[in-house]
Amino acid sequence: MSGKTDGRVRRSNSVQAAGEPSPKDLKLATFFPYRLAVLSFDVSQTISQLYADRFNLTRQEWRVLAALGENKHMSAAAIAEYSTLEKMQVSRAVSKLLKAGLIAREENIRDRRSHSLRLSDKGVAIYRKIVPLVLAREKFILSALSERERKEMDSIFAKLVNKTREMRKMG
Amino acid sequence: MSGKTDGRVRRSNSVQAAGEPSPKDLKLATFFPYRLAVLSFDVSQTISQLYADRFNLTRQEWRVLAALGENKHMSAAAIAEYSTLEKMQVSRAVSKLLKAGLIAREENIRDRRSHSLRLSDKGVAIYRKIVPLVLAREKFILSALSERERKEMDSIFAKLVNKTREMRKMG
DNA sequence: TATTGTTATACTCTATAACTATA
DNA sequence: TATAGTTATAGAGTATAACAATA
Repeated sequence: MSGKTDGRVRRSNSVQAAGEPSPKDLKLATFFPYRLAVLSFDVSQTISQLYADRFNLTRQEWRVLAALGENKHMSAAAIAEYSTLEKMQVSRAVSKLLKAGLIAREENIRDRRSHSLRLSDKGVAIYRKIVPLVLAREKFILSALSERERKEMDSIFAKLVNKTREMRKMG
Repeated sequence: MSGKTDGRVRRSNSVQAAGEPSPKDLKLATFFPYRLAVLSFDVSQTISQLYADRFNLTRQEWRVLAALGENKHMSAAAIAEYSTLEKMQVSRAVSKLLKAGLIAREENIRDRRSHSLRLSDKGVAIYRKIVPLVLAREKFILSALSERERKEMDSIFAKLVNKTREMRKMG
């Protein structure tokens, strides 16, 4: 299928009515937030296939696993912060992972509202199966870039993250 | 895919049990798909505020508006392709936008299964209010980068999009 | 009173597929 | 038979807030 519209002659690339001035162009195809969303969606799909299809995990559950794989012992709040998830998302992911036996929890003696969470042996086993798979895909995708470009991208990402955070603070 | 990412030699600060080898490190904070997802989410939030809060539009509805703002007349299928939405998403967005009076449709004489869609005057008015707002935010975020970095990023994005598409074709 | 984490609710989004009306 | 678009349905994800236990 081609990207054409309904077969009429294309007059201009933006809205115009009765000689009024048109707004500054917005082209979806070059609009940064759109391009970023599409790329991110495609990359996420490619990665989530690996843990969703084979291990029946959601993205949230995978993030919890990944956080605990890295840090061994964490409270729910620590996981939330570390993985950019809301506390309810963590709470639900944790309860499903507990049921599935992929994680375990122990009382936190110092604060009994909170629990220390960790991967179970089964969780560790699954974590170890998934990690090489997702790293291989990451590697494949990044193989599109040279070493120099990769460094450039890291630096660009950091700048964009900061600027976006700045914007969100401003409201 | 090359499954050679085993990393048996590496010992690290992540999961270790009973002297077994740990997998090659996965750090969420430096994992490309994760960083991309977080950045994309933050940027999307910043943009969607503008059309969600003030104009009560969903992301899908906004994309349909944007597509029609650019191309004036399109069929539902053309919008779907142009805006990376599924046909059902377009169908639902279109029916809400029709009800809200932001778009209009005409019969397509050559194929009566399909309709030609366009912005209504009201739709044009809203589109023209939104466009400067989102462009201003895009500009603000991109102001984090120099002209050189912006070009670099365009080129990096294109490469990543292609590579990801290649990967998805492979399954 | 404030905090950690859970639960309730209602809502939106998504994915699959069946369906209709044309072609 | 195939295509454009709609509708049905169920499941997943999200947002807000109320809540219990503990501090």
